[in-house]
Amino acid sequence: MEASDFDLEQFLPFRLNRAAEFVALRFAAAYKAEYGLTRPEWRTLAALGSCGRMTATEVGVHSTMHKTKVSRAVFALEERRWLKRTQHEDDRRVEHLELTVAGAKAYQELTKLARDYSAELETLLGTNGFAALSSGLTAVEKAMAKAPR
Amino acid sequence: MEASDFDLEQFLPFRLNRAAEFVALRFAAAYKAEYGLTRPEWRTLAALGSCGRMTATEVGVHSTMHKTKVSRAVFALEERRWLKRTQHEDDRRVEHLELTVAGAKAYQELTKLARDYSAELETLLGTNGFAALSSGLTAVEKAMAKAPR
DNA sequence: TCAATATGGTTACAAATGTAACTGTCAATT
DNA sequence: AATTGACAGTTACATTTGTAACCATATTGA
Repeated sequence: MEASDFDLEQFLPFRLNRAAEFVALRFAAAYKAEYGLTRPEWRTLAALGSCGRMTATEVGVHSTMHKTKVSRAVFALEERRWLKRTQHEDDRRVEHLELTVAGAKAYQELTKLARDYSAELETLLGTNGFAALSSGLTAVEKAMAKAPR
Repeated sequence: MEASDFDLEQFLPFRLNRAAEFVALRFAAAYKAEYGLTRPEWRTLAALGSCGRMTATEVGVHSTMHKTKVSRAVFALEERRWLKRTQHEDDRRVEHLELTVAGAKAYQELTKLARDYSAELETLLGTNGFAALSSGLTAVEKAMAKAPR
């Protein structure tokens, strides 16, 4: 038997992780340097900006962030007056989260950057590469939806 | 002007990151639970197992890990007697890293798991999805190679 | 109606991580 | 050679993160 026909370079988890880090890097630099946001904060802002009013749990599920991360991000965004909480009418454990006007404005600016970066990525990867990646990710997302967790 | 035509669900960095985490999860559970390895440790083991003798810096470049992560992982693997260091002949700053027999054996076992998981992923994503993802990742890797960092 | 149990969210503490400063070595320049 | 700057790797410290315990509220069902 041969030593091993395993090649790390071909191993999907490895490749995915490396690619994700690379792709996240440049954009992260923008929201960190320009807006002083951490990644969980940006993700929370984006979730709320894109989906509207949500609970903390929903944000966590949506972005696959641990609930403590969400909790801290929410706190930080609230301090900055970019987010406000309102109590659920029927269930006092739950809080609805919503962007303030200032938060929505920040979100608009960030999305502008995000769109620019998307375009940049598309040229960087080539139209075909971009499309392939996108459809591959769709497959993963489908798998996620039905996976046993 | 409309509120925003930005959709987080379409944003590549977001999708990539979420997918990477999902895909890494199940396999991580295996090497954590079964072997008590951290992710940097597994990655270092895999790099050495797959590439043979390397320096710590090379491991870091290869797997895009911070050098302190590598340093700690190397220390941990060495303690476990899965890895040994040897001094470079000409340059005493550099250390060559190599798996011990026990380390190589562990690597073999882990790669067995990895291959099984790869196969599982392929069925989970479907042949087409798997291929698309793979070619998309290749595009990212090409971009990484020439990117300004 | 009153346990027992589950859930949303926070917090205390421990573990993992990155930044920056450090040690030791090498290479280039004087 | 002595000086300067660069580089491999480690370590101290501060920040970030996850785990587990927690509080408050809600739901179940005996």
